[in-house]
Amino acid sequence: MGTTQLESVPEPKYWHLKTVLSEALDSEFSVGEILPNERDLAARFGVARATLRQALEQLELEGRLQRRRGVGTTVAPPRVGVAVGTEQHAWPGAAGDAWQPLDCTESVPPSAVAAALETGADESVHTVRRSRVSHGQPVAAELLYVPASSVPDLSGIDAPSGPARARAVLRELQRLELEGEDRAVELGSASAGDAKELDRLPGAPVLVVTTRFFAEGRTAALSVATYRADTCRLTFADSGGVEIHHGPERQAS
Amino acid sequence: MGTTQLESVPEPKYWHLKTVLSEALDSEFSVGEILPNERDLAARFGVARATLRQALEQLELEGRLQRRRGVGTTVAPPRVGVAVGTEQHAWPGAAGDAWQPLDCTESVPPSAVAAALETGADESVHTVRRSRVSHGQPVAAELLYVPASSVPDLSGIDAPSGPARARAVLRELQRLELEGEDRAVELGSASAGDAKELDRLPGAPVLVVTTRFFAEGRTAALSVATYRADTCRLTFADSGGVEIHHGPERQAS
DNA sequence: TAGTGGTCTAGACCACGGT
DNA sequence: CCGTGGTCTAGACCACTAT
Repeated sequence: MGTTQLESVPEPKYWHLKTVLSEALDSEFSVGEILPNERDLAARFGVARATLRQALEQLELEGRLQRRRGVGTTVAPPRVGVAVGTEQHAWPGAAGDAWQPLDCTESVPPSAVAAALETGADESVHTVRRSRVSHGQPVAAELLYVPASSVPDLSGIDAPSGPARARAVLRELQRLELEGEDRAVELGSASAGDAKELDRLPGAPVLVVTTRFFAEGRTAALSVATYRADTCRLTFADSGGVEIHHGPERQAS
Repeated sequence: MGTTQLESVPEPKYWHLKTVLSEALDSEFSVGEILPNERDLAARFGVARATLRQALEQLELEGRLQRRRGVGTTVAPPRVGVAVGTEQHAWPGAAGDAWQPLDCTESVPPSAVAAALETGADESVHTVRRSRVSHGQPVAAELLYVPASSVPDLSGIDAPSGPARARAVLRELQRLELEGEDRAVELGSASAGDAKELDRLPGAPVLVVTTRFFAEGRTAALSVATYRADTCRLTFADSGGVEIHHGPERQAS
């Protein structure tokens, strides 16, 4: 027997609304165009503003919309492809990497970081802050933790902090022989600091990429990079050498 | 520089609430324990239920909580590490892969799929549905698109659909020589079908892993896998179960 | 049936960005 | 200053699960 469920279940309003809006975005709007404001849209669809917002939030999560307080809601461009996995393993800061060092401090890291680094709970660690920009927009913020023991020859460097010291730490790191990497991706929400750097509100969805770098039989560095989940598509092109011609997709360097 | 930012900016209530709850989860609750219901919690903190829910939603997004209608809110276990990238490339369905074939149909795919496959807009494609289970819980649902031209010798197979045909398609795929893969990860929201299979509500956040398989100089198959973003941490290395941090925030100082 | 989280409403005020 | 999206309230009803 067919067991044809008649589905007397009413679809939530915001879900239906999201579908309608999504189709409207495809057919009646172009990238960058601004939508009517939330109060007008809610009135037009005959729902409360909160319900309308629930639909907009979903569409923003899917990268279809971009909302900015004091400005309005605009149609978002397709997500930017951001290369995360490299063909051959390389240290952060190696030639051609997409990150710009911002700052560097030295301190005892949070316990979670110490655990991942497999260092002692009170071992000093350099923390390098870096930023990644693509198509003129900030797409990711990174904290790179380097145990002091990984870069022992840092005494000759004058700068106690700042970009100069960050570059020095990265340069010293290159001296080690990289034995392997270990990468994980998970969903998170932007901290206050990340949010500021990524030009989003705190709590905005981010893709957290955690990379451990191995050298001399231990974890020599730990990178925690947070990418804007609304605008980024992380690519891991570890293809066997064949470069495929891409369609209309956008790829970052 | 002291940079003592006085920041007279009032922190949103739900944000502060989230912090308080997060600390309480660390110190006063254990995994699997059920929290008081939303109405009681809201009353206890002196906020409206909607505000309390905003905090709970964030914590659920970060994998700290699990909420189930009709049941309650429980403390979630740490995210499961799910291996996605393998060192050596392999076809889906190869020995030891974590997926279980469920079904297979043949039809003309959605235009977006046809574009990614670089096939004609009306070329027939096998669609294999597969499911992935980890620690007894469904963690991912996959749609694997295989152009009919990639598996030409499927005439001898009787089963027109079902798991048997799915396995047959995968088996035929193995005959091709895999030349490379191309993988991307982005944030999405669960469709109605995915939600059912993942035991979540529609719209739940998912990590969408899109993989293109290359053979004979073209795209021989396309996999679109949606992972539960609340319970999964995608790992891209040989070690799938390594314990990394599960901390909510990072300290820059 | 009782209790849970999910949806929805109709307001209000606030923070921010441009004019 | 005005208009925007962001936060918050105090309700109401619905859908689901367990007992």
